[in-house]
This record gives sequence, structure tokens and C-alpha cells, in this order.
Amino acid sequence: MQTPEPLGGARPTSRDVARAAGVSQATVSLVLGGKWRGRVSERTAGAVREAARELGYRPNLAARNLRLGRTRTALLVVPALTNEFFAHVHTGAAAAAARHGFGVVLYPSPDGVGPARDPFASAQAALDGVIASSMATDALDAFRGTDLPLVMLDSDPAGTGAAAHVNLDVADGMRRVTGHLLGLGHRRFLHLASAAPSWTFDVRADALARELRGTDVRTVRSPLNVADAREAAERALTDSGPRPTAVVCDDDILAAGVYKAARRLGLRVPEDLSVTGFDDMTLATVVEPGLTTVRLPAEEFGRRGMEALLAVLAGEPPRPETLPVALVPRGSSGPAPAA
Amino acid sequence: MQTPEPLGGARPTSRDVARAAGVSQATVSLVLGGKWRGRVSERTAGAVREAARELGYRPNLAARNLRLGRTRTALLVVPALTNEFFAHVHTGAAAAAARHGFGVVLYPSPDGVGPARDPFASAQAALDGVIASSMATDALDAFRGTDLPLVMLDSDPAGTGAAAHVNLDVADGMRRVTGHLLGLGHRRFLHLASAAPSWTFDVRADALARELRGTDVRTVRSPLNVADAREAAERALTDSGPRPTAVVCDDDILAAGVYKAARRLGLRVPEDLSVTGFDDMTLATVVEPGLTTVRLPAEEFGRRGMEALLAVLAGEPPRPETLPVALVPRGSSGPAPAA
DNA sequence: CCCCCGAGGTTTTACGTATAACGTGCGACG
DNA sequence: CGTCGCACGTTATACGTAAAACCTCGGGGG
Repeated sequence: MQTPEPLGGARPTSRDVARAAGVSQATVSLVLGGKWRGRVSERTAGAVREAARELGYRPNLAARNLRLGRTRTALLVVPALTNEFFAHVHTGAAAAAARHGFGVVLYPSPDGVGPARDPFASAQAALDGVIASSMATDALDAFRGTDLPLVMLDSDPAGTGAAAHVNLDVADGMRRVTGHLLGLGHRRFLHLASAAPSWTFDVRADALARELRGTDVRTVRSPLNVADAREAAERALTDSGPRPTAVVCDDDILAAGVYKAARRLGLRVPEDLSVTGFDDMTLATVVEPGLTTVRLPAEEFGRRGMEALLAVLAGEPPRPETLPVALVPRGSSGPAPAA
Repeated sequence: MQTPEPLGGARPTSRDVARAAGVSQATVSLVLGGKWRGRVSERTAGAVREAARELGYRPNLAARNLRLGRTRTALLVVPALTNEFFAHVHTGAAAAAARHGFGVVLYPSPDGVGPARDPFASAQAALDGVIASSMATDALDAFRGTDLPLVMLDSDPAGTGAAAHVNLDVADGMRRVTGHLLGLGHRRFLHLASAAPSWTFDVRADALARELRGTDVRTVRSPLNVADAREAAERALTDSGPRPTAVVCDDDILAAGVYKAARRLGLRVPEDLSVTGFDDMTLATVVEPGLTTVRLPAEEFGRRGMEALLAVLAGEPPRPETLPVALVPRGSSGPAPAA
């Protein structure tokens, strides 16, 4: 009342609130921090809250972070948000973070536009911890030498210096895919694998090899985009030797490339060629026929990653987790063509 | 050398570096801040840098932010990153930010999982400014009363309290679409519009109405997902009256729904029904036939938004921009069926 | 009557950084 | 020969918050 809100002035500080409420800055901090029970009278607390509201007071996060030595901010390191899967991972992580008063900041992928030599330069926020996907290990090197707690998403528990791990059971996913196709009579396979190196793809390849032992399996690698995948698939389906009757893809986007290749070659899906994907993104329901694929719980994945990090920060022992996946049969997989 | 790096110790501060280099903390700050020319000798500067490297010194961002009163961090407010368009916007904004030593933090969408009542609670980082999409105006309300500089992406320059605007020329995009379809002989249209309220969709609707004056146009609204779009389209295509020969969609994802509806109804695209989208996301190249759509420069959009914010922060006058868009004709649009 | 205690605050300090203000020698110049 | 100024640093301070340590006053027990 005495001093009306300064018009062009800067943001009010806790001291301004204190002045307005006729108390000391410490009292403001106690009341607004919620630790005033038994230390400040109800009446005074009310006055402080009123003054804070009146002035539109917002605590200065930089000052708070400095004082407390922590920021309630986690860094999420993923290859690219334009990959729908990681967009969902982010959504889950951000939601879990928000529930605990945490924020999430993204580490821009190195294959993204900006070079961003120094990871901390782009992640301006001071950090409490890091969550990283196994598909972004190169970016992760930048964090060696940092004592930040690290949670790895889908990576080999051995070797990484991570404090905790959350994995997707992609081996089981691949087993379900191969089981499904074997049951449909397929014996000649093409494995369209991701060219990007990552533990998760190694696991898929191992599981596939183990399950399809004794059958005819060829492997081709492609970057994760439709054009390259189409080209790789077209080449593999036209070269010498008996043509595979099923193509198992490491990712839905690769499967979309196979659809394109099949159309060019005059092959019908699934009558002439069965196709399976991995991830179950929007894409899988949009293509015709719908894509048989493995549904990964992306949001849950991000959520668990964040919860694991919060647990580590709280000093709780890391409890390794592996999330189940599910086969989603759609129209792209059918009986193997007779001979 | 004297004091080896403390093993379980905390992060070294600039004072630790100063001690190790035998200088004062101020000198460390000067050298590492790059403002030492003419103030510190080459030899001393080298010693400081050496000591910093030795100790693995990282400046405390919270302290720096507090001291400088700014954070070099911007908030990006978008509906959902799982929408590929906004993932690209983020990529562009983050890249431009990184080039200027800025970081980007995302405001989790309100329709996302976490409620996140207080926007600043989830955006833990202190902020220098806000970039917001017109499709997230509801979330924006939370920032009223904040004196943070605001840049609006694709919104009406009038009315918003934004310091700058960057727009996409979606009216021109819609004109190109309608011109394309009119040229192919179409005279009966269905406009599958977004149910989400946003200036950008109003502009599209206005442009469409203006260009198609004198023809038969019906409008149906749908949320931005395949299932709802299919249902809406199927209903609109089967109700009474002469069937439209072309469906103009506000978004590629809606167009994917139309594909599904057409298949159900036994209509061929484009022979019986032409379909157009908007955005040109991955989806547009994956469907069969390829989707005729309007390409929006999403990454550039985000880049310009961030650059506009940086300009505002630098005190430069806001220069309104409108980015051009392009029609991408693919297989989904063909001549209107005879009669 | 004195001492202690609890309620209800206040004073003070520290977090780590950037920078304004302030020395301090030494060579040069009037 | 005084002193001016430059090269090279140092000392001191402020940013806004949280919280430990401290004060003050009134009442109750010994």
C-alpha cells in the first residue's frame, strides 16, 4: 500500500515482499517455503502471502539454485525429437519430472543442426542429473568427467558408468516377431537393420539370429529414413538367390521403406511379402495395410527413466528394470506364399 | 600440483582455480570470461587456463545467472512435441539458440500428461524470454503478468501482447491448394478442418472460403488424429447430397484419416477423390499415393522465432516476418471425375 | 525471585560469479 | 626529479535466496 508496484521497475524480490508485509526477508522465505509451522504466526504468514500476491512476487530461480546447490532440472539426451518415439519418451519424462517439481531440458542431438561443441553451453541450465538413450552414446562422451548421476535408457548395464538402467525388453519383442512369422510358415527372411550403432539394435539382431537359427536369413543395414530404407530393401529383394518371404525391420520407418520397395517391384503386402516393424508409431497405422509391429511403451520408458533418476538423487539403491513390450499384429504379415 | 583434485570433493569453484594458479578469483573470472586483454599478462592467463583444465573446472551456471541477471535460456511453448511439425520447430529454435549460447526449455503442453499448474515450476530454469505457438495460447495465459519478452509464432499481430511476430504464409498456401484443385476441375469440396482453435486455422479457413466462393464447400472439424479424422470424413462423405470430389485438409494427419475413410468407402485416391494436406511431414511421403500438401518450413520457423527473440532481447526493433510456403503436388490430387 | 522455555520473529551468513573500484610498481616524459 | 600513466593485478561488493544462529518477551515452575 505504501509503495505501489514500481511501474517500469524490475521484478520484486523477497525483500520487497518483506518490506510490504512489514517483516524481515527471512520470514518471507520461511512462509513461502512452507517451513513456518511453529515459527511464524498465522496472521503474519497471511500478511506475507497477501503481500507476495499483491506484488506478483516470483522467486528468483537462479538465486534459489545457487543457494540450494541443486536445480531440480534433468538433462535428457536423445538422438532426435523428430523421431516420434523419442518425442514420447520426452513427454513421459517431462510429466514424471513435473510431478516432482523437476524440469527437463533437452540435449540437442549432435546430428542435429547446431554443432553445440560444449554440451553445457546449450544446456544452460545447471543440472542435477542426466538421462541418456543408448542411441546417443556419442553425445554422452561429453559428460564423462562430470560427476552428474546418470541413468541409461536401454543400454548394456555393464560398461557404462551409469547409476541406474531402464531397459525395454526388445529381445522378447524380436522373439515374438519371429515366432509370429515362423508360425505363418516363413523360412526365408530379410533383416532390415538400423545402420546406427546402438546396444538396442545389437540385442534385436542377437535375438533374431538365435530364434531363426536353421532358416535362411540375410541382413541389410540402412539409416533410419524412408528413402534409404526403400533403396536398401529394393536392392536386397532383387539380387540373386531365392527371394525372402518376410522382412523384419528394426524400426517402423524402415518398414515404410520396404512398402515402397515392394510397390516398385510389384510385390503385394502381405500376399507376396510379409513386413514387420518395431516401435508402433503413428506411421504403423497410417500405411496400407497396417503394419505388424512391436509396441514399445515409449512414454512409460521416459517416465521410468526420470523416476530412476529421482531415486538415485534421493540416495535410494538403483533397481534395474526391464519394461515389457507387445506384438501388435496387423495386415502386413500373412501366410508365407506357397513355394 | 600442491593440492591434488579432492577425490570425493565437490565441484571446483573459480576460487579453487585461483588458488591452484596462484592468482585471485577475480583474475580467473577475467581470463575465463575472455575480457582479460590488456588486464592480465599472457603468462598468467595461460596458468589460469591450465589450472582450470587440470581441475576440470566448470562455472556454476546458477551463480552466473544470478550475477548477470539473465540466463540465456528461452522457453518454447508448443502444443505437443509428438506432432512432428513442432519437433522440427524445436530443432530449429534450439539450433539458433545454440549458435548464440542460448538454451531452450520446453513448456510441457497442458493437454500432455502432467497438469503442471505452475508453468514456472516445470520450467525450473529462470528465463530470459518466451516463444509461443498460436496453437498453445491457453498455456500462454499462465505467462500474463510476467514481463518476459514474448515472440509469437503464427498468430494475429493484433491483440497479443507480443514483442514480435513470425508468421507462416498459410493463406498463400491455402490459395495454392485451391488453385491447384480448381485447375484440375474440382467444384465440390470438403474442408476437413482442425477442431483445435488457433489463428492459423482461421486464416486457412478464410483463405479457402475466399478462393472457393461460388463453388460447393462443406466444412467438417476433427481433432488432429487419424481415427477421429477417418470417422469425420467417412460421415461427411456418406451423408446426403452430391459427394465432394476433393477434400482439403488442415493437416497431413487429417488427410491420413481421409485415406482410411476412402478405402472403407471403396473410393480410389485420386481417381474418385482428391485429397490434400498441410505441413508436409514424413507421413505425406509414406502414404500411397503420396500426399499433395503444403510444405511449411518448420525448422526455419523455429529458427526465425528464436532470432526474433534474440533481437528483442538485444533491444532491436521487432521486424515482422512472414515465411513463404510451397505447394508440393504428389499423387493424391488428380482431375475431377467426370460428372 | 530467578531461571528457563517456547513462541515468534530477526540478524547474519553463505552459495559462486562478474565487475567496478582500487592499488602498485616501473618506464617515460616534461 | 616528480609525476603521470600504463600494465597487471587485487580487493570489495552485489546479485536473491535459504537457513542456521541468535534475540526478545512473557509466563510458569522451583
